[in-house]
Amino acid sequence: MFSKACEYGIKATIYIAVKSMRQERVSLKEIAEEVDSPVAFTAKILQSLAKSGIIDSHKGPTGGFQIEETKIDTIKLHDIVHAIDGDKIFVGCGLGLEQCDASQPCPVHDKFVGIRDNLKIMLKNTSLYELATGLEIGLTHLKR
Amino acid sequence: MFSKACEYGIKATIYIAVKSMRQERVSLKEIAEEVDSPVAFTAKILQSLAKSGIIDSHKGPTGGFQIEETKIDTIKLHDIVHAIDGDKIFVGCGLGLEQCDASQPCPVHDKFVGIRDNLKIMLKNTSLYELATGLEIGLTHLKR
DNA sequence: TTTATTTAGGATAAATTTGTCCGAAATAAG
DNA sequence: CTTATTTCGGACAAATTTATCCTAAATAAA
Ligand code: FES
Ligand code: FES
Repeated sequence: MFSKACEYGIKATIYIAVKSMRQERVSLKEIAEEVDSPVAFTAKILQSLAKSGIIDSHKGPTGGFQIEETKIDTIKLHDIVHAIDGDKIFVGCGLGLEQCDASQPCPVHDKFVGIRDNLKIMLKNTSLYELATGLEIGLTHLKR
Repeated sequence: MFSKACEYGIKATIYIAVKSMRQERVSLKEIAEEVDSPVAFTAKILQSLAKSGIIDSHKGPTGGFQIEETKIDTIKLHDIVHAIDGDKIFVGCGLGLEQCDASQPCPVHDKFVGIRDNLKIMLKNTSLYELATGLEIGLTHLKR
């Protein structure tokens, strides 16, 4: 469904959000630990999320990653997925035709579009805030 | 969403079904052509679909692939996807936790499970027959 | 200013998926 | 029986994704 990079990216962002809600910055090392992801690979992903403007990064001692608190509520899961995996999952054909086009549909088009759109709606409606809150109150988990 | 192998496999199976409904066997070469897929790679996929019992293969001149006509209606999209991509897409965690477990859910579990289940239901309800019919009457297409 | 710490970024490597090649095996037809 | 055709199956290669390593740049604190 999502790429490994995207899975790590989502988990990392949620973890950063939890910390940011407590005005805490968090280091790459800690993130990778808490999210159960390879450190160097996670670094790349966070780097790209920073470039996308979803998270902020700071170098040096006391450095690390954080998210502007006012943004935590407006950032949606969709934004993270789109930043990392692009829009193929949102607009791509289920059978890999170059372009999904209702006027020249593939055999699964009608059935697939509904699922795809549901996914998109879900991702657009899910805020980082609710995901972070669920984690903070111990309702959800980032690793097993 | 689906692997490339699965995309090719679905398209190939639909094409074979259309031909089988006319009591025609079809060669690998023709399939790859009509489905717009790499020949040798398609051969591997068809081979595995044959082992899974979804399609039948015959060697030699006049050989090729076909599907038992009585099965075309009972084979569901789910069977093809499961045969090629396994069940990760049906039971796997959206964030890649080793196991999706409602009693120890990841942050997206509640929202993800709904989408995942919808996909599963859709695939279980979609028969090869209807996909093949749509293609035969020119309503849908396998390449662009 | 020096040092320690942390992210940035480029090069590289490993793993997986996708794709190719070729000889073997089966089989239909002359 | 011989030949031509077609799938089978194993080895191999290319491309992509995932993951690592190392140096540079920034920066906070002594
Ligand atoms: S054309 Fe295939 S999903 Fe729309
Ligand atoms: S635990 Fe992640 S989707 Fe169920």
